[in-house]
Amino acid sequence: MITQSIKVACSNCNLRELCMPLGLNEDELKRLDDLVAARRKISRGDILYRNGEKFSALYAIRTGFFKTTVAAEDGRDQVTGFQMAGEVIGLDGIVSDHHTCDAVALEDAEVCVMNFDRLEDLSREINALQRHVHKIMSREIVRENGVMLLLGSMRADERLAAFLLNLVQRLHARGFSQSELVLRMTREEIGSYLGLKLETVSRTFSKFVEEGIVEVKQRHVRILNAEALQLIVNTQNCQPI
Amino acid sequence: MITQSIKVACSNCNLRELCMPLGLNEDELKRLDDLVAARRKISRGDILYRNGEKFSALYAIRTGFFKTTVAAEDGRDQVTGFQMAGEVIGLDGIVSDHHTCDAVALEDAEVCVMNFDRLEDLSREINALQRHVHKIMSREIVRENGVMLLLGSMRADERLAAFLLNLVQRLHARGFSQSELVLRMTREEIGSYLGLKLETVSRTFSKFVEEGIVEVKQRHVRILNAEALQLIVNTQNCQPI
DNA sequence: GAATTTTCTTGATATTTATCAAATACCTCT
DNA sequence: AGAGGTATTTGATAAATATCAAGAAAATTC
Repeated sequence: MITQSIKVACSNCNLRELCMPLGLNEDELKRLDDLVAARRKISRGDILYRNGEKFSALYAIRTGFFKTTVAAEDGRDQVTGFQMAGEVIGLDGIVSDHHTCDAVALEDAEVCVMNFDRLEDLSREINALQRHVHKIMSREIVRENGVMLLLGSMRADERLAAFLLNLVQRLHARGFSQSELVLRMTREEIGSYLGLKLETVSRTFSKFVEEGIVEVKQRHVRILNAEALQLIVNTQNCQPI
Repeated sequence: MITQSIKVACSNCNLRELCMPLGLNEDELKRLDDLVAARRKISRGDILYRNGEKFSALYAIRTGFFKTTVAAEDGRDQVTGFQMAGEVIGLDGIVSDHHTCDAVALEDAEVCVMNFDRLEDLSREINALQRHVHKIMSREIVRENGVMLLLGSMRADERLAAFLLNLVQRLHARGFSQSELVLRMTREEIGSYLGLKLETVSRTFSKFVEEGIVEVKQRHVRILNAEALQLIVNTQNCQPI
């Protein structure tokens, strides 16, 4: 396991407002810096943690892009999420002390390692941190509820539209373009996340292009008509009057 | 809101081992009893909390059976889970201080109301409780990962088989039969949870009956061959050699 | 207990998505 | 730059599930 001593402390990390609570005093910030004792670099394609591995820490993504996957006993696997800078992964490991999914870097990445025992200690002492940890876990539950809605009741084009809107929205919150994005994952990985085959993902992209809703050059996507995407998500199921 | 003063304290509730941490001392148990200050009875069909409502408490189910549903903007809704005695619901509300799904009683039910602010206070003081809250949330995340796998990669018969096995397993953990169960939900609700239409659920039940795997009389289900169900879940995707 | 409503089953058909296959485009490595 | 491998697109066809429809069974209401 490659770790390295810290260069950028939480207290002056520009992602702090994404992964840490606001309104801490100087002393509390100092103790947060101590919590995040190590960084870890992950190369593209490498695994941050894997199913069955002992759980010891949560990871705040500093740079890079991850996917998490769960595996069925017969080998199938399902992408359960794509995570980007400022997001926290590893929560699946808390309940059984072992991870139940794999976290794979889709591009070279760096994470802050937060030892969970220490995080629990600290969050007993800093109310805002306790509340923050609870919110992060609740947010993940709510996110997954949304994915269940998508998988359980949406058609292919709705799923892809919702997926694209979600990605740009999150990228935009990080200072990137509202309309342009570079996909870090393959069509197959998108398909796995959306419960579709890669051919269906590809065809749906082509359909959107034909309709003038997006421009697609491989993994470069430009959203030409976000309203149209939103409409696809919202009104697919509405009966014409 | 109908609440009533408490009759059975946590400290001598037979569900304690399901919804509360083990190994507490007498003083800690006493404080838990104070946390669960109120009970609330919910009649069949009534809503415990609904989307948009202010979040203030988690609910431990004492008796009865619930479903949780999320709604899309266009009115579709998706069942995100079925919950039974000993399970804790309401976690979705933590992140935004408002609930993001509806919790509906599928049979007359009683819940223990745990004020969340007090739960946070208490879990700063009782390590085992803090750990327990974290595990409950992580367990829900892992459960939802499993549902995503089901919705994203399984076929109708695999989904229904997995659903039945999961239900009896949870019922068995509560002292009920391993092979017999009474469904508290309609075919449509099962279908919503499994991402299928009610007709498909019904046909799949009929298929299982033809194959001698289960007996079905309306909502009464007897599992005749649990191994066959497990095989359906595990090996559907395996290529014949 | 009869009437009404809801739930469930089953059949026929339509739609959506998967599967199989092949060609093309792209990326990485040397 | 070229080779090899991977990713993507597109077409043809198959399979799975949805939709529409009608009747039967069960539950609820009066």
